[in-house]
Amino acid sequence: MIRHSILDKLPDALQEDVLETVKAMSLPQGKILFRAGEPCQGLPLVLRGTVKVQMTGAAGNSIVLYRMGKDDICTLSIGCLMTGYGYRAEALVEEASEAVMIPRGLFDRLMDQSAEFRLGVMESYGRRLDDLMLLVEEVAFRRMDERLDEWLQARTSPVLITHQELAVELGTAREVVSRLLKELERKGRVKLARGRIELTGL
Amino acid sequence: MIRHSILDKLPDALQEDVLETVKAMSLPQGKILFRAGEPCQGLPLVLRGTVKVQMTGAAGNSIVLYRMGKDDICTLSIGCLMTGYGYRAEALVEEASEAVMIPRGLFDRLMDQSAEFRLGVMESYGRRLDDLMLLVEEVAFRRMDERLDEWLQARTSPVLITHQELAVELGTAREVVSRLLKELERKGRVKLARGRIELTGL
DNA sequence: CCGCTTCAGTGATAAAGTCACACTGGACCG
DNA sequence: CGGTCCAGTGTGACTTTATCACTGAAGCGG
Repeated sequence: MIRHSILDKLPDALQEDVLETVKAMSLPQGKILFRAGEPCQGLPLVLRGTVKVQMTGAAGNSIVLYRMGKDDICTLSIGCLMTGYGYRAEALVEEASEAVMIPRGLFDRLMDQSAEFRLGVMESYGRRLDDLMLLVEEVAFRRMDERLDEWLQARTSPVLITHQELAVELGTAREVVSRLLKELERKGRVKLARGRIELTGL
Repeated sequence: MIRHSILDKLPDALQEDVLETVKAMSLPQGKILFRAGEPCQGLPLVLRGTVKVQMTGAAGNSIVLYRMGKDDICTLSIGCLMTGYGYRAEALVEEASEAVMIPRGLFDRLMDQSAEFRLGVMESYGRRLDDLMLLVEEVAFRRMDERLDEWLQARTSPVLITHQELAVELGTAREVVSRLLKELERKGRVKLARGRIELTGL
């Protein structure tokens, strides 16, 4: 069953067109949707689940750039599609997902014939750009302890994550996360266990 | 005279449409095209000159996100146009420029009626996204001395810039730039003067 | 030439990143 | 069921970067 907010708004003729062309893909957790350097096959639409997009530096350290969820569009792919250059980041399925791949030809047709589709794509682009600008500012200027705090506040206890994974979320080194967390534990703000952070209120 | 690569490709009817609607703006060096928080009036097309887009953190430190030059589109504006939220960054005219502002209605019409225009917009978006992803990686993982080196290598001696401006280019503090430059001078790689860096080979 | 403003240099200290290595909880295996 | 292994974690030592506070120097306008 293919349902995606951007497809729902299409006129019936185009919707049929889409349904004939694309096939839904099941993406198990851990699956890599694309890797850095790979060419782009089409525009993925996420039907359900979440996919994280991350980038790896020369020294092997990674940072999560943003996430895609239900009804999202992998806008990043459009650029690759247009220019023919490979992806610069990689996409990892976080929660088991379903997606469809819109090939180049169909994408052009949709852009041509549906103002709603165009709007959806533009909005998605705007959001990504915004996300990335915010991220640049965070990484360039904000203190790590603040960012860690914020990250923790935004979820519910207990958080099941390793220090290494958390380091990738924040774009820092594992040791830095370990030390900051230990400090928080000394202050009584969290309780640490292997792969698990319990938020013990204030 | 209004000439912009993305307009040149339009069919004659639309070109006339554009010429009737927009007026070229002269942007003197130092002029601020938009500030953070301001709402977006339309899509600026840069006809000539260069405009830098930068962002300022809470503590007052800034970083240059990217530049726009001749035939560029201020893609960032589209997102603001769509969502109605204000700009997150500010745009500063670096070299005296000329630009035209495409209002919302005309933008929609162009997107609707010209595949070339759409292609131009998509390409521009792709490039910005790419720029920003690269920047995130740089800021998050690369060493400042390397980045400074690279930045210097990419231009011709003498470079006329203050340490403060250079710090904004790299997204760091003025003192850091001063120290790194002094170090380079000790190594004989540059010669420093007020507002001026001479690259002495090697 | 004087006084002001902008630019640059630098010490002290704190935060963050890197490197190296020790320890440990738990899974798996014989 | 104890032993082995390994991902995950803790930590010391050191380097790099950021921040704060201040000094001095260059250039400009009068």
